[in-house]
Amino acid sequence: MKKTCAHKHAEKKQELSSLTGRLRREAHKITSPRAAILEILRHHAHPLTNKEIFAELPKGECDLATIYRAMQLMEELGMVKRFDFGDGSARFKLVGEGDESHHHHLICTRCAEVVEIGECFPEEIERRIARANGFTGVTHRLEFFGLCPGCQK
Amino acid sequence: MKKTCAHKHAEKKQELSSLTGRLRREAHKITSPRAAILEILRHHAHPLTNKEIFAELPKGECDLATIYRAMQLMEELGMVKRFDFGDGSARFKLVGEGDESHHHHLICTRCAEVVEIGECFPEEIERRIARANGFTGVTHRLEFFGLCPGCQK
DNA sequence: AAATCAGTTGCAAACGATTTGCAATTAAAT
DNA sequence: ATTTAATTGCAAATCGTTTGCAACTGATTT
Ligand SMILES: [Mn+2]
Ligand SMILES: [Mn+2]
Ligand SMILES: [Zn+2]
Ligand SMILES: [Zn+2]
Repeated sequence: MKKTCAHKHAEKKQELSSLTGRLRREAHKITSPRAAILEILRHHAHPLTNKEIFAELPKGECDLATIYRAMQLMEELGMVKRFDFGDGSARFKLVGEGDESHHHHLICTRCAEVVEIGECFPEEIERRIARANGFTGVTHRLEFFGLCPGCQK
Repeated sequence: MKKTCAHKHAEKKQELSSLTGRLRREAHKITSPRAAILEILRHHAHPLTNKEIFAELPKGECDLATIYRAMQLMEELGMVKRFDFGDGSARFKLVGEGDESHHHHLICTRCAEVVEIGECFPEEIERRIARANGFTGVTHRLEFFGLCPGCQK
């Protein structure tokens, strides 16, 4: 595992108030565990596993199950995006209010370093595939895997 | 779930002898469970879960754990390809001897119908991403999701 | 501020996919 | 037929994730 974050992100941390506001708006409570989780997510640029979030939390601050429930809720509210890197555990990242930013990742198969990939293949390809097969609402999941510079030995 | 197979594949079932040969070649035994598993894979065009394979097997023919072990072994030998559709269980499909056939799938999020997608985005994109980040041996995972014609109601 | 009530939490048990330890079994070579 | 390493069935163990439930707490109403 790398110590440094090779992730270059626009450093626009969302206002905590904007986040809590979204919860409140939907008749949900701003509890201590949720506030703590949001604080952690706000400070991390790339997707975290629930276990990672748990590890960053002060010891007795919040139960693991609560984190699972929080991420589930916030995913439904569109506050976080779920990632599946195929390693068995889901990862989550905060999503800005209007911030759609469709993007993908390049993941090192040895150290799990994650690099943000802004680029995507031409939309035309997806449209053609959808039409050719009569599917609607077609989306895609795309991740790249390889050996990062540090792991090539 | 659909009854009919919407999958159009080249119907070139591999010779059983070619498959068993590959096992033997690596100092592995052709056991009754393995033969039965291969028979099933040979007759299915798209990826099956271990549980699905198990279900098609005559009752006491083979243990589930044995199927897991067989798929693991055959994946290492390059005889099957593993798919991750993101629904929690791995799927496997036979791979021909020389048959590399890189391709993707379009999966219905309601009925799980799977359509083979031969096309892929321009290799140039992947090369550029690899180079730009200093990664080597870069591959990708790409699946499409949407509503199939039958599920659009 | 005290009462109220729906939404939350901690904890432990439940889950589903996958893996593993181990003694009994079996394919393949001698 | 004998020998031996590979393989299997079965049960228990893992691991990420979910859930039931009684105790708790944030937000709202008196
Ligand atoms: Mn990222
Ligand atoms: Mn297929
Ligand atoms: Zn994309
Ligand atoms: Zn591709």
